Amino acid sequence: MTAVATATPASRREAQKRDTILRAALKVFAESGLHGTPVPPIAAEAGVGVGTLYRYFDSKEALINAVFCDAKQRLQDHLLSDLDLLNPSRALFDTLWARLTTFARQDPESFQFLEMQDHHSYLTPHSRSQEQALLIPLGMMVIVGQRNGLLGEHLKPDLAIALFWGAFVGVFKAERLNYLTLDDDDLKRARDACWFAIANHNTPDNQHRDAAQ
Amino acid sequence: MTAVATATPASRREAQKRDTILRAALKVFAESGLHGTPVPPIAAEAGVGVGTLYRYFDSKEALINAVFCDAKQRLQDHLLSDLDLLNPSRALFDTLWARLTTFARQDPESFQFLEMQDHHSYLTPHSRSQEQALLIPLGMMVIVGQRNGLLGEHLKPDLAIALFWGAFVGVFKAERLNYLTLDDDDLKRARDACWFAIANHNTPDNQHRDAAQ
DNA sequence: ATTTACGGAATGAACATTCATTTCTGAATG
DNA sequence: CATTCAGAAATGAATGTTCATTCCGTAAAT
Repeated sequence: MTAVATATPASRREAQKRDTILRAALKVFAESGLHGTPVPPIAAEAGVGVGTLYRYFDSKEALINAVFCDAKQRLQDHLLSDLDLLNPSRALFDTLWARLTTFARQDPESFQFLEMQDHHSYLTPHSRSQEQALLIPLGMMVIVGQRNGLLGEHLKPDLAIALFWGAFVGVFKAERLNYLTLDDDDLKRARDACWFAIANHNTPDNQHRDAAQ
Repeated sequence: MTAVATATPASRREAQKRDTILRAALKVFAESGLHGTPVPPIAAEAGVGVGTLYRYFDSKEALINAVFCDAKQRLQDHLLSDLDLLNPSRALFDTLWARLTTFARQDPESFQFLEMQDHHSYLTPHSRSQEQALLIPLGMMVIVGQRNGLLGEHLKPDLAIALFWGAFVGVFKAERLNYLTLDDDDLKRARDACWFAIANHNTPDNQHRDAAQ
């Protein structure tokens, strides 16, 4: 027993515990909000004492920022890794949608946490800048897509992203609040509807839409 | 001065003060969140003592519920009054969009408040049921529109609404957070994009048949 | 044996709510 | 009309509670 414990180096064990706390905090925050949840329940969820939690994070605010950056990073990695955003296509759009979907399904707490409004008052400038790391590549993708004639040029890129992102969030929020249930077909249809919203409709020759479904 | 005060009957003055508090609470909540704001700042914003506030509302929770119901009601009235949702058309869609826009512009605090996530833990069942009063008529509109051939039948009504609502909220949220600025043209383009998302694309002839009301 | 990590009771600040007191109101009265 | 005055309304300091954070005795690690 002790052998196992001693086998893993101290730094590794520390990092692990830090992660446990981060996960627990994410879970509890997603459930009960930010201002709403006291620190002790977070410690309890993580299986550590309150004092221990404060060994790993300076304050509740620091913890919130860490959870935010962690979740944002996970979303970013999950969404963008190994993807060439500068070659937009319908297939790339579908891939992005599919990745968003798996993220929302596999890690609903992170997804919900990132959509909460009330962390903005807590976030440090550094945490806020994380936001851009996701938005800028997407923006570039839209710009290239519009140059290509793949996407409609009527919407400014930021607006297209806001529209698409909002629609996606709206659909999953509705599911979370039990306003509807989503099967795989619904998700595909929603995806296609979003595509219709931002795609180019003017020049049909550009659009060999493989409506394979 | 005193003449004016005495001119209004007591009941009227009470209702007015209740309203003042409600407005102040909405403003402060929209700014600083729900758990985040103490009661005294709300009273200060309303220009009354804390004790007075508690004469009009049993508790902070009751106040939150009242603000929610009030804002929801205002949205509902603004959106649906004098509208025949059972005769869907592109024009009706545009009207709804325009009304949503004026609401978000004229009463941004209400709009923001209603989109906050964290009131759900506070809401009484009665407050929650208010939600339905808006969703059900919209759902019926979509159903009729799909029967007409005006709207695509691929999306289940609840999903179409969630998609549209989410997109709208996403656009205005992005504006509020300074991710973009919206002029009138942008709003029209966003409206048209949303229409594309939910409209019927398959059988153009159907669109004329019943739409020619 | 010494250092480092842990836990949870203890601490003080911030909060929602109350209540004893003051202020206002308007019908009754002279 | 001006004055009175009982009841209603308003107030904000006082209260008890909840919370974030600290601190110290104990346990684990080195």
